Amino acid sequence: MSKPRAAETQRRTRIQAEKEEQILEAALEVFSRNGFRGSTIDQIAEAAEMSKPNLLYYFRTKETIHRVLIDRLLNTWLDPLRAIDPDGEPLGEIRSYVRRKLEMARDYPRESRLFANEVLQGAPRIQEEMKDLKVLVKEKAEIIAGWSRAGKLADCDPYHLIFSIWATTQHYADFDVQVRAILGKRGDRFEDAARYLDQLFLNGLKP
Amino acid sequence: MSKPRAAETQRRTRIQAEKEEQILEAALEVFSRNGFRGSTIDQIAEAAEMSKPNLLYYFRTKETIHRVLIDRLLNTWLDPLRAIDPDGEPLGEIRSYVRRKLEMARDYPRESRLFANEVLQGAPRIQEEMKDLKVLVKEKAEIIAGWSRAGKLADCDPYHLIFSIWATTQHYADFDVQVRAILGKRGDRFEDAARYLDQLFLNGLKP
DNA sequence: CAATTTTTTGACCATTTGGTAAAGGTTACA
DNA sequence: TGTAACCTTTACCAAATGGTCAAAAAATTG
Repeated sequence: MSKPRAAETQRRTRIQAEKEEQILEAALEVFSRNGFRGSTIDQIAEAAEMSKPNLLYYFRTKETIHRVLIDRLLNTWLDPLRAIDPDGEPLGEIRSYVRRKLEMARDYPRESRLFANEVLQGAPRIQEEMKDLKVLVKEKAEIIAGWSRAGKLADCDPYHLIFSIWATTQHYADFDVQVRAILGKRGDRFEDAARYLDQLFLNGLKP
Repeated sequence: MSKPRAAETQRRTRIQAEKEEQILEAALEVFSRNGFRGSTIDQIAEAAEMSKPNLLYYFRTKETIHRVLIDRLLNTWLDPLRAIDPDGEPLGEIRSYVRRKLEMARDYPRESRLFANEVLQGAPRIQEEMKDLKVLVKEKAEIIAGWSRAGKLADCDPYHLIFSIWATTQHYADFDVQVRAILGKRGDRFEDAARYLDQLFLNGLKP
């Protein structure tokens, strides 16, 4: 009688845990390709191999599923940025950041596209999170600016530096169809990209 | 009686020209924000300030409108890339390319997002165009590779170089909501970005 | 293993959506 | 200025979509 989605204080059953995971996995697949409005509950239900009412038994609405995915995503998405260490060696810190972001684009392309879809469409459902992001970016931008002033990094706008790292790395996830179309079956996309970006940012940012 | 969309050999009337433009303008606005599936004819009709049946008098289907927009877009979108001159001065050519792309992101952000939406969603409607793109990129990549071999440019993967230029410039159109959220009302976004990218690519690519 | 709780299903519903038909209103041109 | 071509609107339709409900089928538990 008590529905699982309302089960605040209750323990989740084994089935609940499994099915919810199954749904989120399917929803990530669907949302990341079609965006929120472009995805249907039926599509998600089919991908999750269950009936629509069954799916809606676990998540009351389409929004709920999307919310959970976005929350999960944001939780880990910014880890590499958080990991930038003010006491680290500047060029090394930037290099690791680029590499970590590129690894995330490789390992979690659907999450990247989910986020890209959301922002492309005006970020209507992540207004709050944008504010937190602003604070975090400001903090890191100030660290970078400090490095620049100390002559340990080229004198450059730290915000645009961060944007360029996001753009170049996420590109491989968000535009992967285009990248594939152009590169064909050419060698190791990831390693080539890593090498190129390393060179670009390293030379581009040397003091 | 003869509908304008079938008017192959007939001259377009003044009203046709005006209304079609009005619709395409509205559709660009809507599609670029919501993607194809996420946009409705009603939304476009409202933005174009006309009734849905009236809109459908000029364009038989939603697909038709989208097609026209995509065709128009691709026609000019690649101009900067085409403009790369094999006989030009290498670093200068790259710089102009970056600047032109950045100008396009500033002046035609909706077109950029229209394209981004399409590619994000797997480029289902632009398979053919992807092939042409591949050919064009290959041609230009070879020019760049030649410059590298001649020692006039850093030794780098020309494909990934092109990707990084696309990514960094289009980012300002595609993720403009995010960029705004982070930069706030800070000065001249465009000039700052231009200066930063100029530095990044110039230093990053010096031989 | 019977009672209770949780999970699944089929039938259903209101709204939205892409698109049509036909009739009324407007233009342009002879 | 009449009329044929063009434009616009109202009313409508079938399919898709987000979501509900009650009853049947599994699980869990005392």
